[in-house]
Amino acid sequence: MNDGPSVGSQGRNSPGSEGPAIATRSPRRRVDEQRIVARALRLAREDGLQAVTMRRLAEELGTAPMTLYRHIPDRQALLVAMLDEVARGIAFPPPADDPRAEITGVLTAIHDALRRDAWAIGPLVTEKLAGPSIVPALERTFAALRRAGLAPRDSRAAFALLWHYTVGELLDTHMDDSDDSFARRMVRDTDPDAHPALAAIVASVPSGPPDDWFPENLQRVLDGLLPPPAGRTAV
Amino acid sequence: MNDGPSVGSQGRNSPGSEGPAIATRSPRRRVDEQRIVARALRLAREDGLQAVTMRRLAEELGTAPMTLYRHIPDRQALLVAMLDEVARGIAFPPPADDPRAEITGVLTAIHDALRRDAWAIGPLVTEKLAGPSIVPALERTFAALRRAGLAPRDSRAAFALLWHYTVGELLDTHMDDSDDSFARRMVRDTDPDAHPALAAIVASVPSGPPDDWFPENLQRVLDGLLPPPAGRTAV
DNA sequence: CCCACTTGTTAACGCCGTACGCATAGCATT
DNA sequence: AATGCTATGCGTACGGCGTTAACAAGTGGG
Repeated sequence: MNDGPSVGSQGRNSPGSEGPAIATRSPRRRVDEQRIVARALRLAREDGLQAVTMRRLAEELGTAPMTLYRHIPDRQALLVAMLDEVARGIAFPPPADDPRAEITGVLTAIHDALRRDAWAIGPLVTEKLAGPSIVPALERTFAALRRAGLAPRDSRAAFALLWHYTVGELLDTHMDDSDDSFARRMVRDTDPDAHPALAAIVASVPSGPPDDWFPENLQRVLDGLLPPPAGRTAV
Repeated sequence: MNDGPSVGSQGRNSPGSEGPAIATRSPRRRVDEQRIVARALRLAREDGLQAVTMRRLAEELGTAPMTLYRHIPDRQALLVAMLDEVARGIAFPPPADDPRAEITGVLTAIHDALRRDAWAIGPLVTEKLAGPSIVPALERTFAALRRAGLAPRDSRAAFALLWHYTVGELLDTHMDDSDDSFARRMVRDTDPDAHPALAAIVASVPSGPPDDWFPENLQRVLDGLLPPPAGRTAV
């Protein structure tokens, strides 16, 4: 794919002077971490996370598998880099004064980003992988909680609740390509007679795509977390 | 287990003749599904889920790996069976009239069980594996929600919220052997100057084991979900 | 006794991540 | 220009995984 044209290397510094002349030894590098991560991201988005194997990725880049290890310690590190790339792509809204609006904005942005890159949900949660790019989001959320009047300890508890709900929702509803959540699956193959309440619920489920309850449920969480707002709070 | 006594045959499957005793042909069976699942459970509990490989499991049972496939379709089915065994072991409390108490009881029971078998959290959520043994829990929860006055649609939304929080908490806090949650990890390697709110939070974190916020946070969720209780509600 | 059928087992296939060591290319130095 | 250093590419191989296919050994029914 990128065989023919010579990759225009511009990072070269003038030879001779320049002192250490360390940075950006460009020439040989047919692959570097950036290209690897970018290609891995494409792979994950197109064919799912399980398609991101070292061998496949190398093939995609036109190199041998072991070449990747010159630029990346191991697969785990690659995942971290990919995750951080996703985090960097989160479109955070401008800061809001109202704590509820601020928290809603930040969490919704994260939620949207991970919905787009659903493959990232698993690694993020189950392996607790995360780069430094999400830290600002945490900062804003905690600041909003404090601003809302919560004590430090309560802020930590509140953040845990908010984060855990968000993550749980993402995992159950938007993981990979499966479109049905745990509840949907459970409910589907169930004897109606033995479980009337379930049956009623099932009957009330309309056909079509599953609803997106995240926005309203997030508000419910905030209802239980924040002191009642003085005025109305816009979504 | 069933080596010695010959058990009377009840089922059948042999074509042609009439009385081809099939079921519980005891003699040969050194392993059967029960023993496999039980042993797999032990393995998961002792050495973690990643120790549950077909080869290791077979060795543990004193047979060849492929022997397992005579009794189990594949590894996935084994996981389902294991998960259902965990679900069967949940110690549900007796039914309570008060919806809040009922829901708290059921979810706490599930939470406790999965805390005990932490290896089961991952498969349960990420693979959406679940046997039929949890259905009664769903029935009770939905019934309680309806009893609390929620419409069917709101009941589904509320259940989603409850389930997603519970699952998210389990995943982030109690997965495998790692003791620190996502937030703790994020917060640890962060520049205090750039993120004052985070730094303050960090400073407020006492040493020692992480707190267990599930009980109180579950109540916060219910605060946002259920109409305000008439009287006081016990924890 | 033989046969149909079930259960156990061996060998192998195609994956995976990655340790090891050699070949090479470009730069700095002489 | 020749040399040596180091960063980089990559062929080979190891141990592991889940699983297919073919074969062997039991076992009860006619």
